[in-house]
Order: sequence, then structure tokens, then C-alpha cells
Amino acid sequence: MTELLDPVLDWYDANARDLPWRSASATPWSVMVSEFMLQQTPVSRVLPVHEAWLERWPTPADLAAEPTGEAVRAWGRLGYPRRALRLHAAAAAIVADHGGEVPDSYDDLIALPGVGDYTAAAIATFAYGKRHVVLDTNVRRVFARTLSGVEFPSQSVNKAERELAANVLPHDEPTAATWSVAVMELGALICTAAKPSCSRCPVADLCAWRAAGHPAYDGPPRKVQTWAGTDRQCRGRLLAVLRDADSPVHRTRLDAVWPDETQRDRALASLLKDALVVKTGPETYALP
DNA sequence: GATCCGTGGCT
DNA sequence: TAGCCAAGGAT
Repeated sequence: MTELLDPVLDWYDANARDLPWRSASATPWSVMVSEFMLQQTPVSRVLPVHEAWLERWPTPADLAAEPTGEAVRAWGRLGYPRRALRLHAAAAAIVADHGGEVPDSYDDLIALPGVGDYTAAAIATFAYGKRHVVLDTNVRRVFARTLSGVEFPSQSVNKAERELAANVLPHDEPTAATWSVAVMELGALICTAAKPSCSRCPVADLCAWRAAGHPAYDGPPRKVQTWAGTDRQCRGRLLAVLRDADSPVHRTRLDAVWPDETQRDRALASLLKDALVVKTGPETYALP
């Protein structure tokens, strides 16, 4: 238990965003789709794609019945398109192994493709009201600041951090679920990475980092992901051509979007290996 | 455990 | 402007 509980819950009650996957009528599938899309992608960009996705595929079985390429196409420009393949594969597994219903246990969830510790805990918690430690980047940052007195958490979750989160998780199931989403929301809206709004924070007077005078981060340098000229950028260019085409495209159309032949060939090979692209003829390619 | 995997808004 | 960052997972 923690003295943060009541102020955080009160703040969430008054300030929570009205997101579709949080509505009382949201299905577990809607929650699951949102969690896949929200992996490393901001809410604002997820909203329209999530809505269209649920309208087209209201159940896991609806998605599983389609070619994987349709999932990749509908994923649009959310980024990390392998998530679309994994969501499709997870839907197929749900049909095959769980009667078409999103499972409610952490163990069943984490066995699904594309579901790791965070997503399994999130679906069990937000779709089914179970009690799990939910550790995402927002929660980790809020706890690092309020409880540990440092600006940013370590690069990976360690045992002590998990125990700390477990120690402040309310014992009551529904309260634990609300607590988890409330801490996440606080991290997303107030206790942000670059410019926290301490003046609007409901637990500012309880925050260890603030009490210490907002000491600057002094841990190992946080990795900066490069972008320009990377294979990822090249893959994105190539896949965008196929996503925007309604029939197989000739190799020359792929050549046109990336000048470096060696890198282009390598990127295309990796897309084929990932099953994000299929070769449909001697010199033509398409979504699977 | 380090690295790879997209995309776009923000400051 | 050029980083910085966003509800991670797989290998």
C-alpha cells in the first residue's frame, strides 16, 4: 500500500482521457488490439486505426480469416509492421486454442505471439480486472521519480523495481486495475519524460525526485535510435510501396525508392524473411 | 543483455 | 534544427 493511492485515484477519476478501449462496452479484443498498437506508438496515432480495425474485424476470428497481408495493409503507418503479423498470429492462436475468446490468464496471454510481460499483464488487468504488476515506460518513470527519487528508470526492469511496484499494488483486484491505469495516465499526461508538469501533479508533495530538487539523470547514456539511412528506413520505404499498391509491383518500383542497391537488397531480403513481403513472380512482390 | 524493428509529433 | 520520445517484443 502507498500514500500515493488516493491522490492518484482521485486525479484519474477527474482527468482520465475517454479512450475507446477504456469504455465500459470495450471488448477484451478491443483492449488487446489497442495494446498491440500502443507498443511504442502514441495514442493519437492509434485512435483512428484502432477504430477502423475493430469495425472491420470485431472478433479475433474475423481477423484470423483474412490473409496476413490485409492486417499489414490495415496497420497503415503505425510503424513496426511486424506487430500486425503478430496480432494476426495471436488471433489465429486464440481461434485455435481458446475458442475464439481472448484468454484472461497471464500465462495464456503471454504464450501468444507478440505478447510479452507488459502486454499480458495489461490485457489481464484492463480487459478482465485481474491483479498484476503492470510495468510500462510510464509506470516505470512515475515510480522512478516518486518512489526512487531519480529522473529515469534503469534501461531494463530489475528485480528490485518489480518488487517495489508489487509492494504498492493495491490488494483488491478492481482497485489494483484502476491504480495501474491511473499511474500510466499520470505518466502519460503529467509526469512526462521531457517536461513534467509538477505544478499539476496530484502527488508532487510526495515525490522523492521533487523533494531532492529534481536531480539530473546521471545513469548510463540512454540510447538514441538513429533513423536516417538505416535499414529500418529502407524497409519502411519498400513496404509503403507495396502497402499502397493493390496488385503486385515490379522490382523497378522498389528500386526507385532507395538508391543504395546493397542496402535495398538486404532490406527486401529481411522483409521476405519476416513474411511481411512475398515474391509473386520472377520480378514482382506483394503483401502476403 | 544488446540490438533490431517504423513513424511522426514535439521542442 | 536535430535529437528526443512514444502503453514493447523477439532474438
